Amino acid sequence: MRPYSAYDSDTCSIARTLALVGDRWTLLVLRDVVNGVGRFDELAGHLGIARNILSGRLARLEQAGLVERTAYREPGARERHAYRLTGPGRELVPILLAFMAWGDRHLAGPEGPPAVVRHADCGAPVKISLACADGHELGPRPRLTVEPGPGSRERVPAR
Amino acid sequence: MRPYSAYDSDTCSIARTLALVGDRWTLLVLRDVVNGVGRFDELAGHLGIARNILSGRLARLEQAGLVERTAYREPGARERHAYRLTGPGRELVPILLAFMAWGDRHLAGPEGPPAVVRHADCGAPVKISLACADGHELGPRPRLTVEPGPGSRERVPAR
DNA sequence: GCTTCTAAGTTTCAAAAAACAACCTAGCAT
DNA sequence: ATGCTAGGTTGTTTTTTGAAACTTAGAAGC
Repeated sequence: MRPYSAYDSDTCSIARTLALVGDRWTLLVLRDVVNGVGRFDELAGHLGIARNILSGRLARLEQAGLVERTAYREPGARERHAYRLTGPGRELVPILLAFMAWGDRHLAGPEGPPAVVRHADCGAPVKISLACADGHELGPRPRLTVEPGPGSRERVPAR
Repeated sequence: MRPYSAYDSDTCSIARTLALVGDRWTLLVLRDVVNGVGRFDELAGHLGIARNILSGRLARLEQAGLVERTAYREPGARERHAYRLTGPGRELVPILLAFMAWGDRHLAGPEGPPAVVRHADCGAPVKISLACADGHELGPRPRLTVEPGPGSRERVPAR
């Protein structure tokens, strides 16, 4: 018996996304790339990740279209490559901010959060929040229901 | 050289949160618990996770205060245990919804998302979104800046 | 009273995956 | 020729994961 087919690992959006970025390093790599750490050696040094692992993760992210490798050349220097987020990659930022928000609330030291994210256009801090389509703002512990959506493989009950 | 100390793995809120729930199974376990799958054998069967691994994950989550084990007894039956989210655990829901939103947008089949989350009080679908403190709604690819916060260990630059 | 059943794990041990260190390579710049 | 950057390769170690047997406790059947 496999109930809740909307959450089977082959259809669930959470499971699918985790299969792509849900290992020990990928989200940290993306965090650094978001932050402008784009060169291979910079990433390897900053993260303390083995170079072959980093190489593999970057290749997977590039293949999935989340990052792109761009060549650039500063005048008088030879060509370099940097990784940066693509559009779909930038859409992962809310995931990172959701992790950050939880960690700030529950794992930060008494001095406060180790980093602050601001809206580049206005300088105000950024919050991640849930809201329903009717406009109700949902608090940090919202009351939710989940049901199968159109892409669910839930079987029609046998008649 | 270790720049960007707000993102070193020992202080960064993202890294700390990932250290707690960032392995292959934990977020899927939490997803199921959120969804009311609370009994050990139910979880093991639904996820296809080895029982010892599940046992370890649940123990870690319980110790971290994200889930609690509650005993209950249906009339005429013997005592059972179920896991359910604590308050801090429920605050992880935005992380799950952020994964879900990205997967719905980028990995769902043509029929649409496999599941839909609604506000239990009003029935409207729930969206996760970024907004800055000045009230600007930020789109899916917001322009952001990151800077060290009060809990940062960033050293004053030596010079 | 003895046996059996089920839930909820625990233990043991083997297999697979991930991670790491160290060295190797290719291209370009000087 | 030499050195730097960005990786790739190789061999080993560590960590995770898994399958299956075992445990424990209460309930139920005989």
